Amino acid sequence: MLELSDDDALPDLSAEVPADRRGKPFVASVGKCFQVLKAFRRGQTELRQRDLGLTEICKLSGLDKSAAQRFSETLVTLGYLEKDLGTRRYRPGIALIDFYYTFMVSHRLAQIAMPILIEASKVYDTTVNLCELEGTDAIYTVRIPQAKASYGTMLAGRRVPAFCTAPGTVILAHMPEAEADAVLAASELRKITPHTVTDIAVLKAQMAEARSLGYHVSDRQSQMHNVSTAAPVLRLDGRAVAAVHIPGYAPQWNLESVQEKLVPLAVDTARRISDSLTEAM
Amino acid sequence: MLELSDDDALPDLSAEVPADRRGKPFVASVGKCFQVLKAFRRGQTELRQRDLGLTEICKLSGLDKSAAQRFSETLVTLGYLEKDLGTRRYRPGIALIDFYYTFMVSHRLAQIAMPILIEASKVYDTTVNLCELEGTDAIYTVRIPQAKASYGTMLAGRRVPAFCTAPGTVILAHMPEAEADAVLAASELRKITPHTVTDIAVLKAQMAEARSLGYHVSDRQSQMHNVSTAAPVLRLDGRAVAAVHIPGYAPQWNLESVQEKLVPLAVDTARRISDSLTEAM
DNA sequence: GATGAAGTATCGCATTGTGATACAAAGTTT
DNA sequence: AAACTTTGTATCACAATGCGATACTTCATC
Repeated sequence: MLELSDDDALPDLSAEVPADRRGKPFVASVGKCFQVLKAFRRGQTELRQRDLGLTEICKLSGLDKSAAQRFSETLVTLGYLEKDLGTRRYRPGIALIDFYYTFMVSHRLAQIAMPILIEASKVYDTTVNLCELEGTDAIYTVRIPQAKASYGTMLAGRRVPAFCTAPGTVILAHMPEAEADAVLAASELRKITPHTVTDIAVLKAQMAEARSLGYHVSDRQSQMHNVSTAAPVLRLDGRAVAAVHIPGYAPQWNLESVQEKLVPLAVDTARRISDSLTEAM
Repeated sequence: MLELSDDDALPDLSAEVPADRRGKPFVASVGKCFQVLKAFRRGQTELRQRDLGLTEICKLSGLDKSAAQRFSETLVTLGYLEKDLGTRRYRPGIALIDFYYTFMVSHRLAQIAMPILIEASKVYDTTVNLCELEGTDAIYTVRIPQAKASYGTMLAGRRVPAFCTAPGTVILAHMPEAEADAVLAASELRKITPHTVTDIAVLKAQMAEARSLGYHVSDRQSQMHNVSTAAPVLRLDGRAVAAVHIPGYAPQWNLESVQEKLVPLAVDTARRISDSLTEAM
């Protein structure tokens, strides 16, 4: 089993003082219960395990054993975790899906975008995604999957760093510059592939280019063997609220064919969503 | 604005004593925070509103004003609710999507089923769904959408009553009879359309038929103008872990064409998933 | 600008969550 | 199979934390 070193074991629940939220009422127990739920996401990426034992939850959540037990059992009772009585391990519960539904039902952008994205996915039989910015991440909110794609590529809710992905770049580019700078400043600019650009000046130049072109192509920035493109979904005031993202996987796609075919498709799809969005107002 | 009458205003957080969970540690504050999140789902179905004011949250969650405020603000700080500073109303936050991802990434059944469902959806260009049972509901966990379908039809996480839907019937049919009876007993057997069967004897006869046929066709039980079919995904021991569900909307589909085309597709798709599932063990 | 409803802030009280400790049950090593 | 380590469960006295009545502020509506 993969061992978790002690230093990165403690999640950085430090700092994290959202500043404008000071003085607002806050129930600490609620925060802790979400630390437990988040532990499972960390467990998946760091330990590659779907289920966690109590002590693993301790390490990944930063809670002590008593607290981890209390909150884990509470979440089991509520249905948001399931417990294997044989192994005594916990795993995410199906009731977690409810919150996805709750969010998506009320999400007008997704509602408008969905049929347009489905149509777009049929043009070249590709995956087509809608991405939105949260903090320093781009989150996939709508994904139209393709049979050949990998499972992870099909799931909504995936987060990727904004600074080194096509959708992130294009959203940041169509944003007040000060805000974009703040996001970059808050980002952990680490090399994810050998090709990842981490130089702020270069990143800002890319953003300027994306702003003038109206799209961006990312060449192996966050995944090897992946050239992908994105175009911004714009409000009337020109601000990006999301991005249409189309990945082109090798060997089927390369830089040239993405430029020639996927870029126009992404741009057109994003524009159609932008239009429907402003009409619906 | 729709008025909420006082009697159904109070959610039935009564009863709800999961029996086998007595004595387990339970943090009440955590339960309350989820009451707030659930309020938004109720708000969507009962008030048809995406965002809620504080007093609406009170009524829908059963909490008093102070508690509602405390938990709502806590959830805003954590990113699971967003607050419109203009209207002072709350709405579901994008961070809620994280939990969908957390659940789905670790969900082997969905991983196996996804490519098979995508293929199936192409045969007749129909929506194809994977459904799982939770309590008395069938929850859609994977949905392969079609452009013509309505938005609500495309979202994972939707719940429908098990007793009056094809996927529910077919899952209950392939289950130890005592458990199925318990689910029926716990179900609120109300007429959703004029055609909904609410007689337990008839429901049990339908289940017996579904068990012998290996599929079920639901004729306008939960929606008018909708004939849909479902087939069970089975474990080696014969127990259903899910159902493949294919809706056939009028006027394109009717009882005959569903029987002739969609039933074999659903049965075959479910069998392929069952096979992959047992192989993967 | 008066009225009422909805949202925000305050604060003393005791309920509720806390976490150290002890106990039990699995899993490992000798 | 005994001794040991590790992980999970139960207990409980204390006080910190969440509670909710109250009062205040802001926003709609007439």
